Order: sequence, then structure tokens, then C-alpha cells
Amino acid sequence: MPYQKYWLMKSEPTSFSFEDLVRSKKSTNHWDGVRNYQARNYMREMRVGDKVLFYHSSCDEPGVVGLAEVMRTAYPDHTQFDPADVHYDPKATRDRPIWDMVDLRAIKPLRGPAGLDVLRKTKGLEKMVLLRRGSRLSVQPVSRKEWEIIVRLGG
DNA sequence: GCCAACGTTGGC
DNA sequence: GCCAACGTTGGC
Repeated sequence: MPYQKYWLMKSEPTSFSFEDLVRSKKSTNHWDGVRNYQARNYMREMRVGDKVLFYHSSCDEPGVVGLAEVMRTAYPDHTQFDPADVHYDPKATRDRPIWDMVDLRAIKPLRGPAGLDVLRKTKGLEKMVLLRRGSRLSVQPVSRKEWEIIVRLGG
């Protein structure tokens, strides 16, 4: 396998939670709805086997709740073509898709969820994209060390 | 290409 | 619900 990378992906648990991923067939599902170019471009960099921190946002306890891995590299997000979908993009066509998604498989939940408050206080995570002021990217790169620290936090 | 207005994100 | 920070849009 080529060089393996680490990522963090945000989801609002009310729309799609880590538990939803676990309950999916083969614990695998597609990650649709990304509508930000930088986040999309990061997804395009993903390779099968890359590891992902699954983050819950806009909820009572925001934080990393589970580990996942990339099962399929970027391919067109079907929701961009569907006028009935909230993520519909009239500028996208089947011939010229704009937005991509990847498939993820749940590896395991973190026993002690690594809450945002905890992450902020944890040594070695000072430079995490997630913790940068004003950072809103829903798909972000994570360093190997950051990954290891957070996995250790989660037991 | 500038930039004001507007929309979205996401913690609190 | 508030609001800071950021991204996008569109007139010029």
C-alpha cells in the first residue's frame, strides 16, 4: 500500500452519526454532501486504507467519536444531480460533475469520546486544523502524531 | 479583480 | 438563538 494518510471528517450526528455508519451494510457507506472545494479536494487525495477520525459537530458533545477507513476513492456524489436533495447543485451535470464523495468503513468507536474540550487541552494537538481559530473545514488532514494521540485518548 | 452583501458553519 | 469567521455571489 502506498503512503497512508490520516484525515478528520465532520458530520452532524442528527443527519449521519458514527452509529449510522456502524449499522450500515458491512459498516460501510458513502460520504455525500460535501459542498466546499477545499474539502472536496482533500477527499480527492484520499486513498483506500487511509484512516479517518469521525467527528460529531453541532451537537451536545462535539468531538471525535470513532475511527474509520477509506474503502473507495473519490467518485461523483449522486446528490448533486437530484433536484429534490438538499445538496442539489444546478450547475452540476452527469457529464461534468462538480462534487465527489468517498466510501468509509467504521473501524471502531472510541471508548472515551475525545471531546472538543479535551482535544483543546491535549498536548501535541495544538496545531490541529480542527482547533485552529475559525476553522470550519468538514474534511481536514490530520498528522500521524495527532492521529496516534487521539486514538490513545479514546482508549 | 475588487469588495459588499449574503449564506453557512459550528461552538457556545 | 447568537455571532464570529469564513466562503460564495454578483455588480461594477
